[in-house]
Amino acid sequence: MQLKSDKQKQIIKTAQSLFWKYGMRRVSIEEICREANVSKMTFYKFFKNKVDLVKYILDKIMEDSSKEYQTIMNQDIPFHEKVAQTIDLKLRSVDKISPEFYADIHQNAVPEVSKHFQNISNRVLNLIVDDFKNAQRNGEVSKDLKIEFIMYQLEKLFAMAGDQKLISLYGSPQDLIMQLTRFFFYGILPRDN
Amino acid sequence: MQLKSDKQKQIIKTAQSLFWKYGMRRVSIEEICREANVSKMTFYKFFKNKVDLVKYILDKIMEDSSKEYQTIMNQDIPFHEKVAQTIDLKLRSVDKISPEFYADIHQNAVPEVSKHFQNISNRVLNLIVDDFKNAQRNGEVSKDLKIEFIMYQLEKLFAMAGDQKLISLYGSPQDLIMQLTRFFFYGILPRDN
DNA sequence: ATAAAAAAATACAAAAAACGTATAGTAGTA
DNA sequence: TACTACTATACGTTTTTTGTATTTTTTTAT
Repeated sequence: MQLKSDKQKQIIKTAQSLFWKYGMRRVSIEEICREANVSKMTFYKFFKNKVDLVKYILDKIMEDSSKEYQTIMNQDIPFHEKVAQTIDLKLRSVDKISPEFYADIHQNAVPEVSKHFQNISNRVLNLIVDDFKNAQRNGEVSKDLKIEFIMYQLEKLFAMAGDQKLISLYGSPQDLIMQLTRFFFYGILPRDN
Repeated sequence: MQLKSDKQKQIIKTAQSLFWKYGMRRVSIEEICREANVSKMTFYKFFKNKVDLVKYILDKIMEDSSKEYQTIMNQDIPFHEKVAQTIDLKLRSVDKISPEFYADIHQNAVPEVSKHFQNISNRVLNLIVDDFKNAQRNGEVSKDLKIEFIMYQLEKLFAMAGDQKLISLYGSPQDLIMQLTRFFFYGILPRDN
């Protein structure tokens, strides 16, 4: 017996691809089972219901992202480099999620799910806040700025990094991210190095 | 009173965008009405049911495409130019349709719809067949080839024109279409002009 | 201003789909 | 052989969707 049975993995993989495309409302448990070649009983062996499955998937994604985030932060590179990599990570992880599923997660469409998502994303946010506080102590970030202000600006930056209009202005998303982080750290004034 | 009421147009537009994204199975009439800001009663004033609406939409698309096709064919340009433009038209019209909806239309998911679609697309096919027969008479296409063989090859060509692998080989879909029609008309041998 | 037409809102019975569980059975395995 | 993981089927329950009837509101034309 392995820790995660093959069947469970199949369910998760299939459900994820269906949720991503159509959102959770439009995907039934029976459909997931059919696509994953798994009987309904097996599904209920692993998950209480659809919400339970969604939570599990979100947890998994968050956990994976957290680990990647830690890896980025533990590198011996300048702080602004780390931030750039973090943005890139965030963009890739949210990639191709349908507007439908986004609404399910963030808005009140399925209260239990959006609440759960807020919980876990708050935990990740705290990690980030801590890192920025540290950076302030180390003099890598201006001590004048309130941490809440920085987080607010970071949120905006994430949004802009995904803006198609801006992306098309630069050759690649990566180029845009570099510009954005540069702007985030140094403003519009020319740098002295 | 106008020929097509605004409400009807709203329904069609909303339904089309929802069907394109999620397929017809996943979209309910009530949802269409909600999104289109139309009451359910108004929906049933215009359409018998969901299948009726889908048929209507497909008809409209086919009619529009037919007209565009006729416009292409009535131009005073070489026959191979017309074919290139036709392929481009076909690609653009099928653009962004979800795999789900594609299955609904072409496979037996909703028999009434797929049958209906075959009917109308056969009518369009006959237009094309006639044009090719004409082209054979005018000496624009080799008289040695059976018309069924040509249609078969044309079908294949349509498929290849949408193949991502091939598209990425050329800069743009248009470049690929030019190459394909060139191959379709002249084979791999160098042209004499 | 008012009558007629169009659309919305509400309510509802009937049908369909999805849910969750019970039970019996199969295939592989220690 | 007993055990485990899974499948298949069936079934009652709940939820969603459908299609219609009825009443109220809004729009439009006169």
